Amino acid sequence: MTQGDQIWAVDALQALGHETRLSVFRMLVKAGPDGLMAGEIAQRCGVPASTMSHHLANLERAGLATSQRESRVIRYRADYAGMRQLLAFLMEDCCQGDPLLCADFSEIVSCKP
Amino acid sequence: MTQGDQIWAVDALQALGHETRLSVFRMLVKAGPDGLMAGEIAQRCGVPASTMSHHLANLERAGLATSQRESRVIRYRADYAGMRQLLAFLMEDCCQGDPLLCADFSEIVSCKP
DNA sequence: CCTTTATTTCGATTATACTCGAATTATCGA
DNA sequence: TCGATAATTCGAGTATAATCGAAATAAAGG
Repeated sequence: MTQGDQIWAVDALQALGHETRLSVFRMLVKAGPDGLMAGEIAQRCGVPASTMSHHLANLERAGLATSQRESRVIRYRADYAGMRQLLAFLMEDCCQGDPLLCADFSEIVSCKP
Repeated sequence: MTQGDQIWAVDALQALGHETRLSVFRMLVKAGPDGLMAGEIAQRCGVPASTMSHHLANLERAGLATSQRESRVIRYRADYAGMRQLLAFLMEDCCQGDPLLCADFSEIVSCKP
C-alpha cells in the first residue's frame, strides 16, 4: 500500500469521526438508493442548513457520499464504493486480515454458501 | 443500538482519523502481541515523545490500544477487541450488514469452510 | 541517595475544525 | 422578469486539537 492510500483513509475516518456526520452517513445508508435531500437531512438532525452543507461537503470530499442536483433540490446518497474501500482498507491493509481482528465477521458478511 | 454506542464509535473513528495515529495503530498491529515501547514508536514516527504520548493516550482512550508499564518502559499494544467492535459497528449498525457494502469481504475474512 | 533513562504531564502557542447568520447562486413557476 | 424556494458560499466568531519544550514522575542501578 502506498502512502497516498492512507491519506484518503484518514480523510474518510475523520469524516466519520464526528457525531453529526456519522449520523448523516447512517441516515443515508438507511435511506438507500433514494438518498435524501440536503434540507431534510439538516432538518432531521436539527442543524442549520449552512452547517449541514459543510458536513455534507466533507462527507463527499471523503468519498463517502455523492450529491446530485434535481431541479431545485440536491439529493445526497451514501457512497457505497467509498465505504467498501474504507472497510477493505481497515481489514486488509490496516489489520492485515488478521483472523484475531476479522474472523468474527464471517457471520455478518454474506458468505454462507 | 443506543446513542451511547455511537459516541465511542465516533471517538474511535476520530482517533484513527489522524495520520500519525493511524500509522501508529497499524504499526502496533504489525508488531503483534509484543507491541512496541512508547519511545520506539515516537522515534519511528519522527515525532517528539511528548507529542506521541498524547496520541497514544488518545488511542488508548478510544479503546484501540492498551498500555502496560514494564519497569522503566511502557509497552503499547493494539487493542484487538476495540478494533473488532469498531469494524462490527461499521458493518452491522452503520451499514446494516448490507451485502452491497459488505459482501466483498467474504474473501478477506476467514470464512472458508 | 543520586543519576540516568523512559515516559508523562504541564503550559503556552499555533493550527484546524465547527458553527451559524447573512449574502449569494440556481431553479422553478406565475 | 419577478418572487419564492433550496442550497451553497462567505465571513467571522468560538471551540477543539495538535504541537513541543520544559518540568515532573517512575523505576533502575550504581
